Amino acid sequence: MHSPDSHTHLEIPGLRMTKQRKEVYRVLVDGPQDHPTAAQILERVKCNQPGTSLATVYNCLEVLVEHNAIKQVNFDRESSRYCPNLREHGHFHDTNSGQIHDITFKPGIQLADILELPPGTSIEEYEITLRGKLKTSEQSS
Amino acid sequence: MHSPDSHTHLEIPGLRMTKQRKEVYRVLVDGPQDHPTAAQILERVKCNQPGTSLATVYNCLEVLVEHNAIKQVNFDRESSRYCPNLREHGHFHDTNSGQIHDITFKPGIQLADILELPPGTSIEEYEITLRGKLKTSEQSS
DNA sequence: TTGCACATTAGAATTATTCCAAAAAAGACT
DNA sequence: AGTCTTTTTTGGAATAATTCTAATGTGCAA
Repeated sequence: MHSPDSHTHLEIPGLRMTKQRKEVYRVLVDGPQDHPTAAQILERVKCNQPGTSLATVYNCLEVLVEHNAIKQVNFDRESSRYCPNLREHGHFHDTNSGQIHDITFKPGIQLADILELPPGTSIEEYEITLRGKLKTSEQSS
Repeated sequence: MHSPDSHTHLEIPGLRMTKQRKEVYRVLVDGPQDHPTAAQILERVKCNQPGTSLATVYNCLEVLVEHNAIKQVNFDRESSRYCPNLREHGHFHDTNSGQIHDITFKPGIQLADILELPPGTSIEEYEITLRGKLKTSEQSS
């Protein structure tokens, strides 16, 4: 028995786990949580599955997203990034370091509570992305 | 005398208003508020300024965004859209009608109040986009 | 084992956008 | 107006990310 949101056994209900799919998923789940792009994922996948193609990485990412196993994250028109964090969250892009941080709502906050939504709205998905700078201790000039 | 946030005279401080820039801006400000793409803007601009090129529309949009006269809006990896609404707001994409609606925060809500931000974060910009369906009265099956 | 549906692949195609170099326009100053 | 300089515009080429295509591979099931 494991926690309900863990897929660390690398199985996804209803999806045939080929070696490529498994490896793409593995790279996201237990590789660095740095929101890699398809091209970066390909590099990582190649360590264990050399010969994998970029097209396959895109294919795998597509089915994984469709099966709600991972999320696709977009910053402006940059290359899409992918993340295995399935909890509701947004992203903060620190333009100092280039790093992307997951951002959660404060406890008890619901998106619908804070937005002026037209009556009869049903939200299927949302994306919250922030851009700014994280002030580090060594901020001098 | 007019309201402080109106630029309906089609002047933007610090920006030379060529006929193309003026027309691109005008199309956004007093054309339909449907968040058009660059290609759609070009079509509209051509009514008054035929011969305008897509490259110019992109150029104009770029300087307008830089001068904070309009905002660029991205939905996933779709073509960028542009909107003249400078108030803080997000966007709701109704997948029934294809329409995009501006969404504001409920009064008094600040983004920083509701998100668990790392200490020392300064937000420079953010984007909130929702996707879902707006239930209309003629929803049957 | 053979058949079949699904996956993967390399490379071509597509799409949105940016780049480029040349022509045109806008000021500024006589 | 006439000339000079700088900024804009333009069409087309270039780029980047992603998707498509057609051929090949793989693995389960009968």
